[in-house]
Amino acid sequence: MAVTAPEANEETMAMRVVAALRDEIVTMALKPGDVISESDIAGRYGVSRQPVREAFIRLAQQGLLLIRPKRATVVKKISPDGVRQSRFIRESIEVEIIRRVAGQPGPDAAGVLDGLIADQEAASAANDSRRFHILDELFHRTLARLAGVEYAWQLIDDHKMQLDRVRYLTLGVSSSQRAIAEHKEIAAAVGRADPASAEAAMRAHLARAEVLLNQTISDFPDYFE
Amino acid sequence: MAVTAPEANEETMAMRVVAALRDEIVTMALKPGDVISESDIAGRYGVSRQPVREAFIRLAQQGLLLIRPKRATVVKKISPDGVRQSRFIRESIEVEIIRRVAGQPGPDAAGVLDGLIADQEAASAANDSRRFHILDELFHRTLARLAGVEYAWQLIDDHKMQLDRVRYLTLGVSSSQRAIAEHKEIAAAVGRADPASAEAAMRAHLARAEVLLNQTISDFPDYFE
DNA sequence: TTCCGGTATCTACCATACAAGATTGCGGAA
DNA sequence: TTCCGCAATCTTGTATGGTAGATACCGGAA
Repeated sequence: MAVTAPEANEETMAMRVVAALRDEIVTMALKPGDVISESDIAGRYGVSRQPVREAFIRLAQQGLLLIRPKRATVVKKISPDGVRQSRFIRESIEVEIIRRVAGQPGPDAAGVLDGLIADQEAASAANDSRRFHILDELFHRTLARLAGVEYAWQLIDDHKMQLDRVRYLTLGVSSSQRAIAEHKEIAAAVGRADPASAEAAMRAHLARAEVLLNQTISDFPDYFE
Repeated sequence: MAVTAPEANEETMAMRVVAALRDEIVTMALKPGDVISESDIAGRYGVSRQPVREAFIRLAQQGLLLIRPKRATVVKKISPDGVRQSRFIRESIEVEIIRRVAGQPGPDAAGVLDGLIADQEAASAANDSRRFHILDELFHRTLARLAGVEYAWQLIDDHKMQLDRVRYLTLGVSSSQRAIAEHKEIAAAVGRADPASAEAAMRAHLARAEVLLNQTISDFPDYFE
């Protein structure tokens, strides 16, 4: 259960190291294949080896690090098959979510989604790609909340970290217009209480990640297994 | 990203402690709400506090323990809503899997499934409930393998730990005949290459867990949040 | 009896030291 | 030059001591 469970608070040193390292990894400051060591990171953050070691354990369980006992610890390379199956998991869950939402839409469901899309259009117009990315996540997360399974989104989020690394490599706006159009189509199907159309639109929306992945693999082969 | 990723090997003491504690928890030897401590477990297994501490971290990330800093560590109580959402996740993925398998069944798919069901009937006849449970898992795992997403099953498996605790409380054979009949229905739909029927049969099969959960909550309220 | 405060004792957290396996590189022999 | 073996030096794993915070208990005052 809960992979990224309750480590949101950064009370302890170990938690802080986890947050810092995870950020470095998903932003590609630490690249797949990079070798790191407990002493190295400990010195870098001015703490003992102990909290760093615990951070390594957490990140290894999240699939970002690979601890090779008595040898070294490396930033895990991205597994194409793992990403593919993560996408399968995400599509399975999000399709079920959108069916629920479109099947029994709450009174304000369509309104909330339209509001988010408007924000995305604003972010896109301002060329604020970071905000756009956050709003994109929020759109999907909101769908999970509307379906009453927000916890399921946390699961997707954990698995999305791998693909986020890929996304960071291709930080071009990557046709945000198209994503917005697809979001509109999904929201419209929800407004019409049309589960079948909503499912089709969601599948088409998620299918784009496949193209992104394949292109990135050929662009950065060293970062993949 | 594998939550229960590569800790199958029990090379280190920490790994052994993880395996031992997890077994104690899912078999209800350690009950939800039980308070444990690093020193306690360390003394019990004859190791230092350090490996135990790391085991706690791993089990906490798997949702089996709750570490309360500077206070204590307790065996996490079962969250009914968490179990419900885990079931949602499982159903989403397994439905997608069965659609794939029934939509494009491999040449020997139906034969493999029939073989497993035959084994289950033998186990049921021998009243070997443990073996029956293992074969039940294998049936679902095999479907994932046939769909080419065996990794997705690992995810379900991680989330299933919570429900396994519940299941252990109700260790009656719990109508294995009925489960076998449902498996047969699923396998038959795969044999006919009939995705719609297969999906319906799978949903009905998984829906039984909901009844089991509600009954167990009323029988053992102390073990739930 | 009830309530409040101080203290003993518990907890997880962190730092440090040591142990043991794995790697690297250097030097000598063929 | 090439190859083999040993040793220095990495790495993670484990043990232990000390620290800060939270809890529980116990005694005294109202």
